[in-house]
Amino acid sequence: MPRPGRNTYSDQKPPYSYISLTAMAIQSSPEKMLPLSEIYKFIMDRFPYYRENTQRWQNSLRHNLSFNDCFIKIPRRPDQPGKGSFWALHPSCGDMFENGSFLRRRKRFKVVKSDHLAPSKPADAAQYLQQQAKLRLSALAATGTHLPQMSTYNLGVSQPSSFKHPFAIENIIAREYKMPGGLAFSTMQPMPAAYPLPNQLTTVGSSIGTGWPHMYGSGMIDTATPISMASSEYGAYGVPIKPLCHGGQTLPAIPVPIKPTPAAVPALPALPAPIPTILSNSPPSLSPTSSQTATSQSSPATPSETLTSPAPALHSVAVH
DNA sequence: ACGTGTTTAGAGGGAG
DNA sequence: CTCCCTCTAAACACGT
Repeated sequence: MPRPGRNTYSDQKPPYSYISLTAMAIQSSPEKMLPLSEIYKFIMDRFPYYRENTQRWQNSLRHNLSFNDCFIKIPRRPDQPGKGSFWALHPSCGDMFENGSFLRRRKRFKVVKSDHLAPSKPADAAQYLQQQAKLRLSALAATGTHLPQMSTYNLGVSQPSSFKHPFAIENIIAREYKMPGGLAFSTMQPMPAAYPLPNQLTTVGSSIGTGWPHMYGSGMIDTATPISMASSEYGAYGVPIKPLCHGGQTLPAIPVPIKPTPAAVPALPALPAPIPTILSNSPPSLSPTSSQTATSQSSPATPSETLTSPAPALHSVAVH
């Protein structure tokens, strides 16, 4: 494949799949859920390539949203007019990508339906997210403040030593939230020349990450992603403080399970058990963005503790 | 009408 | 070579 000059990279197709791009968009939002239009916006804002042929890729993207179990649909609240639902990542989807890389999934994410204990069904996951959002809101209402800031997230336990793939969503997104110290990964492996490490861009490239070939720099983060997120969700080394698919919701909607899962027809009175924050790797204890870190961080002494603490592993598994 | 969401089908490529 | 994943196209239904 011919390598165009540096200047033309921005027009190149990013090396991410639509699933990755969608996951990035969702993950970038404070609520961890976005309407379709915002997902479009996110992608177009950051990847100039996708400002063209919108019909084509948007169709594909919608296909992915519907087809893949890793995305769950969360309806809007009645008081939140607008088209379409919110889309979120399934709480167990963090294991999809090899080594955290968003280049290609290791396996297709598939919800196991036989498990009756864990909220593996998309509907259950949606309800879980709903509860998270509710709790988040009540916590915010109680404190009267915004999301907990850096200090409460206990950076010390965020295990900066664990390797995050250069294409991991954390790195990709974190590019937009410059770390005060401009720290780079000490354990980072060399990047392919064509796609420099986002963190290098924030440090070496300094200005708005224009060195990121296919991506546009910061300042483009839309209204769905307030700057406060920079300090609240990404710690030193660009390691996200919050895990994928979890926490930080500010209640965009009161989600109700709606994914047409046959088994989901009988309404759930309540989640049998909270969904743990296992999102980065299968063994929670080995997770780079460890669940322990995440749980304590995302809900410091708030009602959500009751949801995030003791929890059996979600038995949704990437199968095929 | 348009945006959104679902579903089916097929081509292409990478990994094992 | 086969399996799996991804991408693309298309048709259709539904809601605003």
